Amino acid sequence: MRKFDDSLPLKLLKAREAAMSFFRPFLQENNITEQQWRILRALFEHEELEAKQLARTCCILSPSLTGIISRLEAQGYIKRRKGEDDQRRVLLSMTDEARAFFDNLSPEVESRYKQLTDRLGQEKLQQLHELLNEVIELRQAE
Amino acid sequence: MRKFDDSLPLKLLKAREAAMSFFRPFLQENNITEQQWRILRALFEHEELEAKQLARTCCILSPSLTGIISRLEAQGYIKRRKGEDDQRRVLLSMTDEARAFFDNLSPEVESRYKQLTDRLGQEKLQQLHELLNEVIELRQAE
DNA sequence: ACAGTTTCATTAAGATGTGAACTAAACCGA
DNA sequence: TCGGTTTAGTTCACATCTTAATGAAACTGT
Repeated sequence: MRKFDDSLPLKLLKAREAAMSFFRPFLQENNITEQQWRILRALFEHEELEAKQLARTCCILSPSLTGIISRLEAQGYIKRRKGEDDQRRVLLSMTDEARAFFDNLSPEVESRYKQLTDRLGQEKLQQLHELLNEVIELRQAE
Repeated sequence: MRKFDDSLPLKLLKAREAAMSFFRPFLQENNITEQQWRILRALFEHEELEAKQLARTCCILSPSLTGIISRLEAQGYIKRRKGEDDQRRVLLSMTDEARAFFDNLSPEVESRYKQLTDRLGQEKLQQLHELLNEVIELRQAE
């Protein structure tokens, strides 16, 4: 039987931890969690998103998202409004305060991302992205 | 600036979710969590491990491990004893009951692992492992 | 031998992950 | 138009993650 360390899911987890080790200390210094930062990143790019889209984009389940959004809203970083057409939907966007906060942190995050990718090298980074895309497409619909 | 979807940490997370989608339903049917299964796998291979080693092997932080071990112990799946030499250390091993449970589930898990790797292909799987190893070695000591 | 330091495991507190149940709104066929 | 069904989001209960603090045991230099 294959050895424990050959487990692909475990290796993906460890690789992710290694990648996050470049960011975690900085995010922590600025009192923001990994998930909150993901949310802000997504809303920075998309202006306004439905909760469901945001959850899929950030790979966060709906019940978790509800809590995260509530806390970000309490901090004054997120605005929520109901869909006019469909009253079930919740539309989310950043506040100006959140945008300022994001603009302030973003350069250092990008700098650390560059450190990470430089050490891996452009070619390997590209290969890795392609392979990960293939794995992602294997996802089993439940 | 790079796009959100180009984020390596996020992609690693999504790839991991995709990989786990092959196992999650089965583990759930058998009332065991992903982390508990990781612990059992590690103890199946190593007979007896210190808590710290087990945590590192399974990529689980100590405080989480304490809880997981407690629950597994309450289920009769894990034995814990103090190190004779060093009283601080906790030595962990599977019970016979856990071994039987593991032997019972293992074939189906292996079968699903084979489905996953077959779809990706041997060559790409190998490439991916190597690239992930390189990322893992980039881990920043904190 | 002893005070200071380090190490291991645990506890505490808050945030997130996970599956099931629930509510409200929209949909849909007879 | 009505009742059954689906969908979006939330709530609940419990497990796990994350950082800081704690307690006990071992180490370290003097």
